[in-house]
Amino acid sequence: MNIKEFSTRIGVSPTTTSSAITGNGRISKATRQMVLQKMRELGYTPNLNARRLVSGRSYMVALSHVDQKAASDLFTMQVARAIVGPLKEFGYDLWLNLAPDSMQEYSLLRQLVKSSTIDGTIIISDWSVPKKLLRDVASRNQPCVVIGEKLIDDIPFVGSVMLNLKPGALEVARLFAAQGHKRIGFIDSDLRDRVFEYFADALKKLGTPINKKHYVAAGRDTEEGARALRRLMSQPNPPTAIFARTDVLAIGAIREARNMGLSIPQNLSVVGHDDLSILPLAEPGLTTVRIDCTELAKAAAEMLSGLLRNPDTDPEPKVISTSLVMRQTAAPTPRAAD
Amino acid sequence: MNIKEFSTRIGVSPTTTSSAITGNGRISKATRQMVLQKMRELGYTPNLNARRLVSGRSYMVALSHVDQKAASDLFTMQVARAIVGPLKEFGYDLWLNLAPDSMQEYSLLRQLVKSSTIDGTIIISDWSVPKKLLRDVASRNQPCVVIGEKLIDDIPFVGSVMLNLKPGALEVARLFAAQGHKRIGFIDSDLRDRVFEYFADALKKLGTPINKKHYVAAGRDTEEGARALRRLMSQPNPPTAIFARTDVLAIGAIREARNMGLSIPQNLSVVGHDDLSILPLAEPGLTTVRIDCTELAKAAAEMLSGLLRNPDTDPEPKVISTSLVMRQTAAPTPRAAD
DNA sequence: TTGAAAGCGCTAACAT
DNA sequence: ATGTTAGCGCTTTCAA
Repeated sequence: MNIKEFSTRIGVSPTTTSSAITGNGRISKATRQMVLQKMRELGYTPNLNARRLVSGRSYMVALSHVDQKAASDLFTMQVARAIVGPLKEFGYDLWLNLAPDSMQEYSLLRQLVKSSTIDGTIIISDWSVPKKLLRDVASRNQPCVVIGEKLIDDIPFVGSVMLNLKPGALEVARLFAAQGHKRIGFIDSDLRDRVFEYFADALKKLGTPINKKHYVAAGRDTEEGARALRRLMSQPNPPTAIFARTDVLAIGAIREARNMGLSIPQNLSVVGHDDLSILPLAEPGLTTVRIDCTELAKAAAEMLSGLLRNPDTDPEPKVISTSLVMRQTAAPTPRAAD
Repeated sequence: MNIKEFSTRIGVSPTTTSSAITGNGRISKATRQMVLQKMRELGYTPNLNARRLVSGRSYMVALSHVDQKAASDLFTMQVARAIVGPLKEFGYDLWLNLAPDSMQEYSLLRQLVKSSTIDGTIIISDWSVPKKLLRDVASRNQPCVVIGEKLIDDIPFVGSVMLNLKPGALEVARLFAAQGHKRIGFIDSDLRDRVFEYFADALKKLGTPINKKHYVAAGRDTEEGARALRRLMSQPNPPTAIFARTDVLAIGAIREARNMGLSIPQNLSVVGHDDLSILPLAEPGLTTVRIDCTELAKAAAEMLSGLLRNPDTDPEPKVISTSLVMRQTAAPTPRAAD
């Protein structure tokens, strides 16, 4: 059944039915209720594709993660779940852009270009913002907001939800200082962000600067975390506390430390970063730095819907700060304890 | 730019452009190549919503998981990733149905009813098949395939990818028997499937029937796994090997066992079920039963696309069997070993 | 092998 | 407050 048939059957014009559905106000409350009621009775549902065609909007936005590694899936899923609600409130559905193996970020582009499939995009950037892509997007007037560490302010009309990783890093530094740690290690990931910078700065100001040898660059998986830990602990004066750039690295490090007979946190404190939702599964007590996905999702949804409503205003960037979550893998140094 | 403008600009009719894009054969190879080339040059992309409207198809299928718990997200994501490729080969995009908090499986129904948004559905059922929903779906001629333990053969036109959980359970039983275990425990989840049944039957035939007291019903999270383990191990003659219905339960059980001072697998063997992709993170060496997501995804995609092409044939159900993955948490009993 | 024309189901300007 | 009409951009008969 289409709108015409339905309308004649209930004795109104298609326009009336249409306005009853979209709720555009030109209709009386009574008629509207009547139409909605009849819709349920007769089981009429409007054809969205027709609406999409005529209105030039799809009422869908894509969520795309530049970094398609499975490790990031968890974060993406977390964001997706958080964002789908707020988005719905603005009348939009979420389309999760899963790239089929080969085609990476460009799949997104195609989706965008294919236009009319989505009205806008939320990009979870892996700290190495894909400027090319963004320029392309912006040039096509595709409303777009980027979630990432970098504040985007050089590309017009692109919204920016910035993750400020500084407060969390600071808190970890303060925590370690307060716990009396003097030799502090850092296991970095290949995400190109400034967590280490923030952390090192803070430690210096606190009077316990980090030793070059206590910085280890690693990658993404637990194996690399483990390897980094071995590197750190095999030194003459090994750290008593370690901050790992990702929870996954921290998990690997902790596992390896335990293999070496160390107790966490009695012999060694370890703090992670990101507060992944699977954390309770892998390492329930991991002290870590949280990124507040709910807040982040709300901000992104709001910003995008603003852009959707009015594509010609540069949206105000929004900053989401990290914060320390105290659990059980960090404790005072043995010496400081007694 | 629309098809009309594009076509006049390159000097053909809209019809020709259209057939070049859809590849419907009525066009000469040369013309087709020319049109495709020009499309790239001029940057013309067809409006999908128009195509959707006129063709009555959306070229999208939904993936919906009845059980919206976060624990299942991992499995869903695994399936989604596996399925998006095969689907694309049949010309379909995947739309992951994430319900915004409140609205459960019915959100799916709405999406279906809203029709023309999706052409079909893949439902990951939580072993308690939602028959109502399926009947509704089937009655609206929405092609649909269900992934789950139950073989669906009583609802016409609904495809069924059945997970045969028997082979895996059998293998575990045989493994424990071969390793000389006599007292064998089972930690069940609240998924209503027959893994325990298969397992118990096999053990009985192998001459080491399971003791009633060695069956513990649990839920979903690590905490419940831990609690179950305490229950099992606090008995006079505790099991020397345990099969847990989910990896998550197994992880909880192992953690608790270690807390109690037991070594895995020296003092106690533990086998999980599902082979979740985060396993390497939580418990890298867990011996477990694998569900082959790739095969499953391929089967589901193929079946659905068949149904899409020809909605009036009852598709042949497909069975995917589980199998044991040997890793490091199962070993011969101490007694059997010496 | 190609073109012209009709119409998919809806919304929005323009009437009343 | 409601109805009439003209398209949205494409695919698909039908005709050449």
